[in-house]
Amino acid sequence: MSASKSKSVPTIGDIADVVGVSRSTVSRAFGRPNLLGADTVKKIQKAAEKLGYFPNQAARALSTGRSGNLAIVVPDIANAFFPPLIRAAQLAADNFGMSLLLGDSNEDPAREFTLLNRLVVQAEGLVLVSSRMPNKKIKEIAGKHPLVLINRDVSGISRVLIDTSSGVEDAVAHLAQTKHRRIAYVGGPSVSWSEQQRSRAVRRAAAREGLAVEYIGRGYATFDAGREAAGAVIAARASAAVAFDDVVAHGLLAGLNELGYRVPQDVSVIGCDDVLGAETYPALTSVSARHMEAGRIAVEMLLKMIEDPTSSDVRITLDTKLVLRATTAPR
Amino acid sequence: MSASKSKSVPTIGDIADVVGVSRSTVSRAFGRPNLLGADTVKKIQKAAEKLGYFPNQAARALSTGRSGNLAIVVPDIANAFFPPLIRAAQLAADNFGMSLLLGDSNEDPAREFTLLNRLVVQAEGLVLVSSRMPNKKIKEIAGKHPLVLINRDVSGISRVLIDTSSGVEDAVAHLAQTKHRRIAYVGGPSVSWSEQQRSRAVRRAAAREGLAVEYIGRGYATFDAGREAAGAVIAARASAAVAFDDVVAHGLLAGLNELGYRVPQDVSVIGCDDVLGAETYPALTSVSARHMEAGRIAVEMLLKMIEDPTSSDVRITLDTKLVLRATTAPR
DNA sequence: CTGAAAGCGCTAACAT
DNA sequence: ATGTTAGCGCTTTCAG
Repeated sequence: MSASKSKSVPTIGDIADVVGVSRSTVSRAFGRPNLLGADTVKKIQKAAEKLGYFPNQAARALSTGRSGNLAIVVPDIANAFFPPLIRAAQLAADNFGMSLLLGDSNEDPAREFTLLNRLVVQAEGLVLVSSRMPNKKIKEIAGKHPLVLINRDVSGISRVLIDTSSGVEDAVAHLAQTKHRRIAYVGGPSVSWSEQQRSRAVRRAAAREGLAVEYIGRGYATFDAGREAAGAVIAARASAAVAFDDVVAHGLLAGLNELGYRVPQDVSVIGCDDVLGAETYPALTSVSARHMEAGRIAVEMLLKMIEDPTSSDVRITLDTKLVLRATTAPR
Repeated sequence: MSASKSKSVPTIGDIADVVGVSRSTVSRAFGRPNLLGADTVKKIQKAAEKLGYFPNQAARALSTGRSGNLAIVVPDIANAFFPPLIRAAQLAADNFGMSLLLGDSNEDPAREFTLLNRLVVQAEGLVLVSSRMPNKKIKEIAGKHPLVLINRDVSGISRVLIDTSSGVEDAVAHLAQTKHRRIAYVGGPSVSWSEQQRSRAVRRAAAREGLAVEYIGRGYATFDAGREAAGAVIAARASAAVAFDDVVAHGLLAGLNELGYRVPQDVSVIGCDDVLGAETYPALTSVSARHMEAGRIAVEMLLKMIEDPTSSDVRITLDTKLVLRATTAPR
């Protein structure tokens, strides 16, 4: 902590000496001021201010067993999906006077496990986002510490799930309503939970609406995957495409443009996750992902669990909706 | 003095009892195993494993004065500039067995100050990125705790600066070499350090290369600002534009397209910070910002400062270079 | 309303 | 190579 400058950091004892009270009184002045005489509290606060006192968290944590920290672990901070979520989590934690430890597992399950073990010793609870670990490991940790999952559905463990099905179905329905008859779905990595969720939703809604749908799987979710898929979309004679996520959709926009097709006049494009904001041209119609809410809710659930450990195994799903922008138009 | 119940978390005392050694021996088995007999260490490790022992960080921190944490505070996690930097910082910290506390100041100087004060009590040092606080406040904190600044130049305080000047000058020179004669600079918020750095670099390089340059300031750095600037770029009869950052450049791309101008055939566009990757169409030529290095270096500097507090006031600048992609072409 | 006393779990001289 | 002895700074009964 300090040691960078000169003397010793003031402690509760120093304040006690200055004010002429006991250390317990000083302690109470911060923790339970209402148990003290108003003037005593005032004097102590003044002295603390003057001495530049800051409570030593480690001491407090040791004594109370509460570190005042939460930890959040994500596969890749730089993936646009996570920062808003992390941000919301940080803000929520902050609202409760908690600090947030951040871990980046680098998409590596083993690293994720190590990281969690390192973080858990100084956190009161964990938020684990899009975990890459096997269920068994997750359960192992959840058995010992308060843990909330985001976008991972393990029964018996508290989790908040962003359900893109609803939004994707809306998207398909919207396409149907605007006279599209043949659409394409440009998928992502087939192993991914989201991909399964989304392709199923497309299938379901298309069947319901009587739309023909062509599945164009690139197997990976990148800008280039989207761009390369453009030809297949055209070949399928689809007048609209739903993409696995915004990045793929963005690539698709580029690919279509490249081939001389205009969006949305020639083909409509819908993304998913809504991570690009309106920062695409034309502004991308997308399925909102509610990451921010997920982050906030996870933290609040976690806090609840910490207070009352019986309240685990809650399953919250956040539905999503279509956000209409400029890449969709009636056929 | 032991009496370990099965209910509580195991401590070194429990291990000591089981193995039949003293608590210090157990402590050493983890901290300085080389001071111990190999077999003793082995036995202790086995017992620890069996009991499910994990060192209590708070106790260790209290005793050693080292929390094992670093803190990083940014204005807005969701701003694409920061995540790669945070990520690199996290990875670097992790390499040294340190954890990272993350704070988001929400672009608010007061909040930033509060946050820092909350975090500093459980961190051995701070990395402060693009601080919005006045120098005085920064110095106040830096006087008490190891602190490294990123993209903020306060003399007397260790800092790592991403110097976009060099890259921007390269950009202008490149434009000159490819026969452009009139260029536009679409600026960002005039109060920003980066904006001043970049507009000056443009001015300097343009003068040197004999280019005419039109300054188009929107005062804010958003996609829409770039988009709205397109008309002015055309009006200025510039054949190329350098934008304050990638987001503005991206908007400019959209605006130009909207007005019927093709990039790069009709006008070349160069961004700055290179946060969009190649995920723009056409792929954006930009000035690399080396965020990742900045994050990593800041953490390493900080760690050095913590070990040896005399080593403060280092000033490292990272130069940048032009990354040519598809939005630039000879006039 | 305030003080005294007893740790929280670990590390670190100082002995052996 | 290991044991002894003190705390680190704070909270928290328990008394008064």
